[in-house]
Formats: sequence, structure tokens, C-alpha cells
Amino acid sequence: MANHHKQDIESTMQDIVKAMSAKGWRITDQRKSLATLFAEAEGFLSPKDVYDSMRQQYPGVSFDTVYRNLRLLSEMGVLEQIYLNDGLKFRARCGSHHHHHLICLQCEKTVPFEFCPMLHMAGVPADFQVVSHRFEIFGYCPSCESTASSE
Amino acid sequence: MANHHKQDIESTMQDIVKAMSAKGWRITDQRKSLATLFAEAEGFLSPKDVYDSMRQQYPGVSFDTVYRNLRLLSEMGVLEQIYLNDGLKFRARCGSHHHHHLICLQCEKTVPFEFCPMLHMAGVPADFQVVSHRFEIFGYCPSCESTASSE
DNA sequence: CTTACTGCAAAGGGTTTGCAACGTA
DNA sequence: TACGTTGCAAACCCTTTGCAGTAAG
Repeated sequence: MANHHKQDIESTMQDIVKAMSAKGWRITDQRKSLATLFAEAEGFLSPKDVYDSMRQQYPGVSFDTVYRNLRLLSEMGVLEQIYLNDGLKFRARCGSHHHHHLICLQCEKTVPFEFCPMLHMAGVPADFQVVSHRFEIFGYCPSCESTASSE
Repeated sequence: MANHHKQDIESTMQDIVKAMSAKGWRITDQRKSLATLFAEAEGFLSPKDVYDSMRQQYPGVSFDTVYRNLRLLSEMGVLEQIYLNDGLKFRARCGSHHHHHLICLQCEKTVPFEFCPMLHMAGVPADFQVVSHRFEIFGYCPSCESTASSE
């Protein structure tokens, strides 16, 4: 949240809700809570993270509702998934232009950067039909760097 | 196997066996079979793929033995893991120099290429301590291209 | 002969599904 | 009101673990 503007969070949250509504899905309290959660999140969240966060607002929420909505939002393209070393994680897809991320190995926060290797590449076999690519840099963000080096 | 030389397979297989032996591990028939399998494989194998292949030679082999050995070989650095869309996969780590891969979305064969984005990058925040990176290109290899486009 | 490895069976964790009650549109 | 959504419970993978028998070194 630290470097997010309050309006950005609100508008991201509204975007997610609108996207669900546009698909004809009902806007339940749990889904609003989920949208807010991902709008506020700076890094990746595991299903358990999501469950724990949502339980603070909706103590009765169940794991299967979390999974159902994570899957629906992923299929819709609102969320993106990634397997980090300790399992499947989710975050709100960056809606703007194409870019890649630095991912902190400790806090799993992400930092975007603009360099895309596909624009600079030479040497891809011409007969390979490229569909997509994945480029991530792992390491420690400024906040975690000191902690990590002292371990 | 198509573009693998027979000697390469044999030597890769021997490398894996030697690596296990050097660590003091016993060379059982199942492990020899596993080493041969990964030496011959061109793409990624799931635990189930490995289990199915090994069962052809050793009908009595069990899933836990497969998992145990996959884990041991991964921890040793002989195998590398990746999460593709349909789960965890393994392949023999390329022992030579640093490079990246094209991965076929259909047959999951891999094609190495030399371009590494880290050597060409600008714009990484200076205060981010880089540990590792991941760069993969997904698409269709020449053999799968025609099949894929007709679907 | 010693100790690691295996297979079996059972447990474990994460994720999905069937169903009746509920709440949104 | 009607139908999508939820919580519960149970089922379902995939993966790991405990144990006694087996086999490599």
C-alpha cells in the first residue's frame, strides 16, 4: 500500500467489480472484499493469504469460495497466476502497457520495469512460432535486502 | 531422441549415475532406469510420465520411489523443475553454459538459445539486489506448428 | 554385514465438487 | 421471484511419511 495512491486502489477495485458485473456475475460482499484485497496488494497472494485476509472481514468465508473466485477472476484475465517456489500465487494483472517485474524473494512484492527482451532478441529459430514469453528477475527489494544479507 | 546422439545419451546417463554415486547413493536398477529416461528425454516430464515410463521396465515401481528420486536429483542439481500450466515438470539440467529455452506448448520439447536478457538490460533499479532470473519463450516447435494451427 | 532403498499403506496438504440454504438482481 | 453464489462436507488429486523387508556396497 505504501506507494499506492488511494484513488488508484479505489479505481482498480472498481475496475475489478465492473469486470465481474459486465460478465453478468453478481457482486457479493465477498467479491467486493476480494476486489479490494487485490487492488491494495503490492505483491503476490496465495489462496491461503486471500482466505486469511477475507476472514477478517467475513469470518464465515470458506476456502472453496476463495478458490472459486480466484479461478473465475483468473479465467477472466483480471488476475494473473504464477508459481513461486512455495506454490501458486495471484495478483491483479497490470492493465496498462506490457512490462516485466522484479520479484522480491522475501516479501514477494513486485517492481515493474520497462525492458522487454523480445524487443532486443536475436537468435530465435525462425521456424519456432512464438506465442508468449515469461521474464522475471528475482532478488531482494530495498526493504528486505538488509534482513536477507544478515541471515 | 530424434536429434540426440546415442553417445550423448549414454554419457549424460553416466553423468547422472556418477553424480549419485559420488554422493554416496546406491545405484539401484530403478535409479539407472531414471537416469536413462532423463538422458533420453527431449522435453519436460511430469512425475506421472516418469512413473509410467519406469513401469515399463520395472512393473513393480511405486510412485513414492519416483517422487523420492526426483526430489533427491533436484536437490542435487541434476534435474531442474518448472511449473508449466498443467503442473510440475522435470528435465535434466543443461550442464554446459548459461542459456535459455524455447518451450513448445504442445509437446513440451525445449530448444536452447543463447540470448540472455541480463546482458542487455538497462533500467533495473540499482537498489534491488538481483539473485536470479527466469526467461522462457513459449510457442510451437516446427513439428507441432502445423497441428496447432489447424485446431 | 550394514545401511540405504524399496514397496506398501496410510496420512497429509491443497484444490475441487455436490448439494441445500441463502442473497443478489 | 429466480437463479447465481455460498458454506459445509466430502471427495479428489498429488505428494510425503512410517515401517518392515530387500538389496547394494
